[in-house]
Amino acid sequence: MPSAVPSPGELEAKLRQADLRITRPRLAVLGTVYEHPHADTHAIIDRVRVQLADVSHQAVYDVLAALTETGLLRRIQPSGSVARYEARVGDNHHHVVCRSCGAVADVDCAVGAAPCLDASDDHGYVIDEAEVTYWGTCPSCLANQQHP
Amino acid sequence: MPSAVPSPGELEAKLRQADLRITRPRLAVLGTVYEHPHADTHAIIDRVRVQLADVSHQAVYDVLAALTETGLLRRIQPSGSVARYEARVGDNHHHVVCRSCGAVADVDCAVGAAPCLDASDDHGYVIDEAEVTYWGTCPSCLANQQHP
DNA sequence: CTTTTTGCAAATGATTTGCATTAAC
DNA sequence: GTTAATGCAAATCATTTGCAAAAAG
Repeated sequence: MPSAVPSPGELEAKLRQADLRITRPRLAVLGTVYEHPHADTHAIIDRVRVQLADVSHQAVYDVLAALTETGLLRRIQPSGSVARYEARVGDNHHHVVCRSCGAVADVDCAVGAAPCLDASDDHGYVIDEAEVTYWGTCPSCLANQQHP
Repeated sequence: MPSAVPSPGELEAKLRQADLRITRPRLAVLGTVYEHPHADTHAIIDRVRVQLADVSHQAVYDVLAALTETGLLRRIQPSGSVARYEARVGDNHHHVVCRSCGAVADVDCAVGAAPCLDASDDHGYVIDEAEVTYWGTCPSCLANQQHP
């Protein structure tokens, strides 16, 4: 099952664990990303403003940067897309992206460590993460293509 | 070995095969990307202008779009980076990106088809490509970090 | 009170759009 | 000659920067 949306108290606890001050914009942004995984900045701003009408978009940008930096959020940016955020952190998972509409869904790793995700030639780089993006067409776009 | 830089005649042939008219800007852009794999748009514009002083940046954007659309170039965009282009197309390979300086290098697939690159749950998406981005630190940034 | 966070305004920078001109076929 | 490509100018849009006001601890 997808990670349940944390209660306000749990959101506070997460901020505290990350050594971040508790503010309404941060609680709203963090909660929003839990509720809407893979939302982009624009969507996050819109949704946050439903709860907190007068947050500036710069505040949301700042909050997203702070939450990402402390590991409370993860930022993804599929090629050609704007930045998107998700609250599922701390496990290794990947994404499938619709070429047509940009929809994103989570993809678990096949089995714990994935041997073929060791780079065949690391060119001397010290690699700390293998990120897999699966490209394709989502069910709803497939349906639309069949009824043009 | 890396793909050799094609001769002017070979570049023309590639454009012809893609049903694209032969123009100086296109030859210059295509040649430049062969010479400098993973260059970003800004770098490509600068280098093209060494050969062709008066190409507009919009022309380069148009050319890159046309070459990418016809499969002569591949566009990649690691998270947080601007668009980059490479002329190595038609085989499945991946990239390792330096978190520190953004340097990009090619990584071959471990062995032809990579079984663990089948998504564990495709969510109904029809997947046509698995793109792997390895994140790490490149040798030169590692050296700099040791002498701060 | 002290430091961090937010709000506001303006800047930056990549990319796109629309249209007239020019070059390829 | 027709069509496609380029050049030019201006617009768009995500994101960043700098500084003053407000809020958290």
